[in-house]
Amino acid sequence: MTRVDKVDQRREAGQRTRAGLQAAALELLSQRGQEGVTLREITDLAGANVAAVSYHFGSLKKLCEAAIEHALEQYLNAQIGELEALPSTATLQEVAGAFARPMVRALAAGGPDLAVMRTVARVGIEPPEGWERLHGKFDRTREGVIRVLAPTLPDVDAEELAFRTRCAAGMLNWLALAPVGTELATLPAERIERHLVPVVAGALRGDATVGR
Amino acid sequence: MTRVDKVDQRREAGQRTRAGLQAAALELLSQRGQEGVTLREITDLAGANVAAVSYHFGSLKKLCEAAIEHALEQYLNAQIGELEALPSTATLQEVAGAFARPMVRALAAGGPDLAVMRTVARVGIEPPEGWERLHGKFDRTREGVIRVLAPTLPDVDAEELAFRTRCAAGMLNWLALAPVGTELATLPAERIERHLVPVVAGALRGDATVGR
DNA sequence: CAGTTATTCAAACGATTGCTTTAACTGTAG
DNA sequence: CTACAGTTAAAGCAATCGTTTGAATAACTG
Repeated sequence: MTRVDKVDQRREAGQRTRAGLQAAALELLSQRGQEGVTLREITDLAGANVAAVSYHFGSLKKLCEAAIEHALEQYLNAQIGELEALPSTATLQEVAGAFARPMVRALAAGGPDLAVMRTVARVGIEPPEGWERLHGKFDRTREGVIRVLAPTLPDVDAEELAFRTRCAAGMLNWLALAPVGTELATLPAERIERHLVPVVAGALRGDATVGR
Repeated sequence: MTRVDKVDQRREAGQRTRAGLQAAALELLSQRGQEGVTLREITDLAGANVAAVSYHFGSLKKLCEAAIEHALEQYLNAQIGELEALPSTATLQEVAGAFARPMVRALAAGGPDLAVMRTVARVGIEPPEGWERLHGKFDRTREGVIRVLAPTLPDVDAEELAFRTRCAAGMLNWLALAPVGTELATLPAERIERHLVPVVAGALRGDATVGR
């Protein structure tokens, strides 16, 4: 052990409380939303002192912003990763699978992963004022989805496809927040996916049957 | 004007502030949810005195409960009305249309009607504790939906159908809360319905295509 | 007229609860 | 000894919240 190691240990301890605060904030944000969390709840859950928030983040608001921003990054990266892994010949069900998979995984995993998805979903129902930047990030990912999706649904025009994509995304977000998702979460990931993919794909394809 | 008329006028005025308080509460509940509303916000919006809440409802909590309960009744009645108006030979798209119509109408109408739907949707993402009774009402309506739906989708088993119904309901609720719904709301009701029905029907039918 | 009833109102109450800051305390390094 | 990175308990201090009170109004009742 050199002397530098001990300094590093202290620095790492600092980063650990910092990360703990952020994780605790995320968990509570996912349950109660931005307006429903209090400083003391977060510090209690993180096992840290109230002053640690000022020290590491400056204020409660900045801590929440950091936590939300980080969650959104995680989600978007997962989503983009799934899309880029698709072959260019992907079928509708494969695209729907890639689209739903981050949520499916989070539901099955629970814990911090699910907290990420719940928080992202909450951002999605926040009125746009003050959230323009984050909502913009959603938009850009949706464009990527539509690009991959369009070839599998040549009969659906672009505007319609955009709308259906938002509906499908809304459906997934709903699962993150509503009790039905909690029930789903008791199943293993593959079974969740087997249930979900046909529904997502069906919503994207639409139903054009006339008569029975 | 008899003497009784004047008494009635006073009584009616009382009922008017009562109704105004409930409407104001509903509007704010639809925006911020149960934990986000304050007594003074409600009374300011209603143009009433703070004490009027105690006088007419007993407490803020009871006022909120009354507003939420009333909203839920309105929603369920609309939903049930649509279902009962369906012919027994209804197609999938007709059932999907009936399922979606209360939300479509509310989106197009805006104002108090939309506040009703938003509030109901918020109840739907509330954790079940303390809301068992209201969540139970949802369940009973869903059973009615499934009964009507089942004949149009003979290939989908009951459990799967229940799941898809919840997904479809979640999608509609998402539209009530998210910005995408606000965009939709600029269109007239028929156009909203034309966009929405194929998506709802598609989600219910599911997609079973293999390959492209 | 005196008394009752239904409603509204301004004001104050009492209390919680919140975020942030401060100043003191660790242990390590130069 | 000084500087630093991190942590802490305590206090500051203000905002806000739900509820109650007691008076005021105005119409009816006996």
